[in-house]
Amino acid sequence: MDLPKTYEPKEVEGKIYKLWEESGFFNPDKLPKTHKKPFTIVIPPPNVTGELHMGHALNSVIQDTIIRFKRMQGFKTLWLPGTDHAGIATQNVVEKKLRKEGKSRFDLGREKFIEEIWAWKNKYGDIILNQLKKLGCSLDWSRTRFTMDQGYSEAVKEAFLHYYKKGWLYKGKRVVSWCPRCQTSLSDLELEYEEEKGKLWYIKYLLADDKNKFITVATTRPETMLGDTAVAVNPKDKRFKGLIGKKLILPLVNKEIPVVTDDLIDVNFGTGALKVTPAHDFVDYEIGQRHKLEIVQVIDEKGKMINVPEKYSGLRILETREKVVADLQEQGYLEKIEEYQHQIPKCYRCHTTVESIPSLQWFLNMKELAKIAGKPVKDGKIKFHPASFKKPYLDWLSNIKDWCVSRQIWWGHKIPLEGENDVLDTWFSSALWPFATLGWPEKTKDLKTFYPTSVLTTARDILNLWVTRMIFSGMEFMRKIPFEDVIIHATVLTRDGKRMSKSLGTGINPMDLIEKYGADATRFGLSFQIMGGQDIKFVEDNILMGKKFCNKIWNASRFVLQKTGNTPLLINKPKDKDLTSADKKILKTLEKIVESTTKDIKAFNFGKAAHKLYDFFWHDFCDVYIEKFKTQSSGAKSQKVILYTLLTSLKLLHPFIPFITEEIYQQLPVKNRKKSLMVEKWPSYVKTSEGKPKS
RNA sequence: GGACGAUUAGCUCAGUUGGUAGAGCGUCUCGUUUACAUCGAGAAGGCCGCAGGUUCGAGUCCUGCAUCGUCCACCA
Repeated sequence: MDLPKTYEPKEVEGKIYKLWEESGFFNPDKLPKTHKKPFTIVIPPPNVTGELHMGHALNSVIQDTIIRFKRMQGFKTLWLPGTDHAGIATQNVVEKKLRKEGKSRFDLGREKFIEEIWAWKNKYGDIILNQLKKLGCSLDWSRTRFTMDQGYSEAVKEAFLHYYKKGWLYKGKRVVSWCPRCQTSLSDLELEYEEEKGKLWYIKYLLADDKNKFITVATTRPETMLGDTAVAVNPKDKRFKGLIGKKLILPLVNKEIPVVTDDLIDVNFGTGALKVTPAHDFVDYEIGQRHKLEIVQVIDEKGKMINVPEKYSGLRILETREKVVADLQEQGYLEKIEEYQHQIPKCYRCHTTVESIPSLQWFLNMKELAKIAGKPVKDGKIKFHPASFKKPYLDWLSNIKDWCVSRQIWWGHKIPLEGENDVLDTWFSSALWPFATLGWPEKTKDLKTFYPTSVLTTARDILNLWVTRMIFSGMEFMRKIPFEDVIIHATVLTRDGKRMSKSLGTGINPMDLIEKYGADATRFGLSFQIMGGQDIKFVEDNILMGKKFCNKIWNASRFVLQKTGNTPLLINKPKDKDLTSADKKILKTLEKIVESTTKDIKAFNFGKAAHKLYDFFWHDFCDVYIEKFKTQSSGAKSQKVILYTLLTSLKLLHPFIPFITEEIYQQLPVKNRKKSLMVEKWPSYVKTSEGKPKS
């Protein structure tokens, strides 16, 4: 019956996780029959690009806490695991690996390269799932999914064809963001803007019929002037009044282009005149469409010049820029150069400067889908936590563009139409996650039982990338919201408030923390810091605190076990009369902590719950009650009280620190002990009246 | 350029509807009391970012400013 003097997480965690798996309770179908009402969370599938980081750990801890809480409350809980193929991202890491071996994906060829990625996926997919086990996550492994497993591919196909038949998917040549390194189109959301020092070049365009007059345009991309097909000014701008409709001579190319007007032109920027390159800029493209301007593509998919005077043909962008500037200077067209700081779009995966080029791509019309995605949020059927995310969510939808869903990479779902070689944006499949994982498009029992899911927890930065798309997909294909509550959790930052990044070496590996402090300590330390959506500047102090707390729980339990011996005791609340005043007090305080913990977890206030539990256990129970128990115990009655208080505390703590609570539970002398603390009944409390008057 | 959030003890953070500032870690003092030295008892340490305003009273409400962060945006 004696517990070892100190708690050794390493010895306990593996053993306990095995016990849980063998109990079958991770699987809702194997829970006791009393668990009837379904409660579902589908894990945000980690990318198979690599190992889990602190963000994943935080997210998983939140989900496991909720699931364990709900399971103890008697729900038929399903927490479904899985991983995401993560198109461009995974392709890139595998390409990087190949590059180290001196190879490129083109050396291997498409088929071999994809085999290579599958090998990577198998390796890292397994690592990820094992890491989740180390964290103590109570996921139903029998339902593990991958966004490219067979059934899932069927779902993607079905969804694509559904939109296609509806006429919402269309193919068109549009200016898209293009990564010349990844050789693929990117959606707006896949761009990252970086501040860069650049220059603003002022170039003179002479009037065709009067070489003494000219318009000066300002540009940060002089090389694109080779593809100019107009100059645009604001219709209200008096400076250009007599010039509208006239022709200008495009320098270096020597071709006539018109002066047009457009409301988009900012009178105050540069010279008030914009050189219009419809092929290589979104705004210019729009202006071009309005004025039916010619689209001259001068930059190709590899970032080289085409359709330009011979001396520039085939050059790279930056080389061309130098040459063009030099030539303009020499020929007297360059008026001046200014220093200029601006935001440059970069590929979010490889950080190459992204080009805008016209390209034939598949687009999903967002007009109706944006409305569909907005409605349940507006109506309050889907709630964001914190609620402040509702506004930016709806704002973004009101200004949305059609979604470019095709990608020119090799790793992903092929477009399910004859003669199409491209693959789909990775988010096209992620969008189906809450129901495709449950078997859709088949009408499975799981789908019927577990959809809609209950809670989604996710990081802030994929709110638009992912959450929006799951909502409209859920509404479109299932006619029901995919989840009710969206928890947008904190970003885990470094101590200095910077983003954790593997490449910068500022990342902390959650597995190292588990190794050093134990899984429970790591979990509790994280939970302790979850205050609303407030970002977390990670410090190890909290994990250390978690470790000390576990030790405290362990030793308090040792004490209780020593005092209560081997006699099986009731687990019901002691109702004896003549309890000591300390007995009465701890039972009263316990009742309060049961109530507050229940309420705090329900409201997703994990940090608050953790703080209160810590204070209760350490101070009320250990410092005060146990000390009094040593001198004022009333024998058997007090023994019941101390055992009951410990057992109830373990139940309350279990969602946060599952391993140690289970280990102790397994040794407690209680009647009718369940196979696992996981399925012990969550403590109930007598509801107190709200809003007590202040004294 | 817009939106949102942050600014409280050396560090990381709590502070519910306005009523004399709290925790963990760190520091200092004392303590080998029948669970725990990963402990116990106690202490030091804060003009609660700045400037105004409302109020009997403001860390808490209002206005402005500063710094930092995140997201969004077609200023070439």
